Amino acid sequence: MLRIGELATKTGLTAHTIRFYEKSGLINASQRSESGYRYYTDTDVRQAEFVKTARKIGFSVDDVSILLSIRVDKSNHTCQDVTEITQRKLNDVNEKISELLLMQQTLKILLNSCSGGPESATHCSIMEALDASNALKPRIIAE
Amino acid sequence: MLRIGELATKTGLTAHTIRFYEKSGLINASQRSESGYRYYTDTDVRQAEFVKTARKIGFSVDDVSILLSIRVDKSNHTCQDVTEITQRKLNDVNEKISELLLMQQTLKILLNSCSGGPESATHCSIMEALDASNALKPRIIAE
DNA sequence: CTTGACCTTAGAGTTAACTCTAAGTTTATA
DNA sequence: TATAAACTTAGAGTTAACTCTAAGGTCAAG
Repeated sequence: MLRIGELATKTGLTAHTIRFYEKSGLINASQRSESGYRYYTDTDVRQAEFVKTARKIGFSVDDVSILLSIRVDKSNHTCQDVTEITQRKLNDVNEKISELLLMQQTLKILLNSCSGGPESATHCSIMEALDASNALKPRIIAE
Repeated sequence: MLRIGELATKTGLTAHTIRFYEKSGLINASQRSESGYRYYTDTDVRQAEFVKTARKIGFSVDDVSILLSIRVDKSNHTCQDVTEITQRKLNDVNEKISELLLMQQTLKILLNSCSGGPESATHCSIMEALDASNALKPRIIAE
C-alpha cells in the first residue's frame, strides 16, 4: 500500500496531479486511513500507470476516462470501440502535424530569405513578407 | 475609412478579436467618430493584415507585438532581431512536430496491432499495450 | 515532546487567445 | 419616424490540464 507521495514517485505524476485525476474520475485510492490519508493498492498503481501511459500517448483526460470504462468492463466492449477512440486521436494528431508543417515551411522560407545580419531591418525581407499578404502561400518548397 | 465590421470582413478577423487585439496593443483605430465608433485608415488596415498574417504563421500575440515594434521603427532594428524571433518560433514548431510525430507513431502501432472488429475487447491488444508501460517505446517503425 | 516531512481540503490561479454577454447608443434605411 | 443592423463598454466565461495556496492535521524519528 502506497501513500500518495509514493505513488507520485512511482508514476512520475505529482501528488497534486493525482488528486486532480481523482476529481476527474481517473484514479482512486482503494483505501483511506482513519485520518484520511490515501492508500493505493497494486491494482490502483496499475490503473495510475495506465492513465500515465495513455496521457503520454496524447489521449485527453476525457479519452482516458472512456478508455478506463472500457478497461474495467472489457467483455462488454469491442475492439472497434477502442480503435475508434485511437483513430480519432490519430486524426487529431495528423491534423495538428499538417498545420505545424505548414508553419514550419513558411518559417523556413522566411529565414532563408533574410541574412539575419546586423544590418538595419529597413529592407528586411521577413518584414516585407509579413507585410505582403501572400506570405502565407509558400509555393517554393525550401529545404 | 472603415468601421470595425468592415475591417473584420476585410481581414477575416471578427470585430471582437479586433477589439481584443486593440487591448493587446496590436491594432489601433486612427480615428474615432464623435459617438465613439472606430474608424480605420489604410495604414491601420495594413497593420491589421500584418497582424493577421503573423498570427496565421504561428507567431504568438506577444511575438506580433514585438514584430510590430520593429515594424514601426525598422531603422533602429536589425535583420538579426527579426530572424531571432523567427528562429525561436521555428524551434518551437520543430519541437511540437517531434512530439506529435512520436504520438503519431505510437498511435499507428496501436491501430496496426488491433483488428478493430466487433469482437470483445477482452484481449484487445491496444488495451494490453496501454497496460504494459512499454507502450511508449515504439521500436518498430510501422508504416 | 518537538521537529520536519508528508498529508488533508476547498478553492483560487495559470496560460493563451479568444469569445461572449449585457445594457445601452448610433446610424442607415424604408 | 421607426426599426434593424451595427456599434460602444466593462467585464465575465471558455478550454485543458494542471498548479498552487492557505490553513491545518498526521506521523516517524531523535
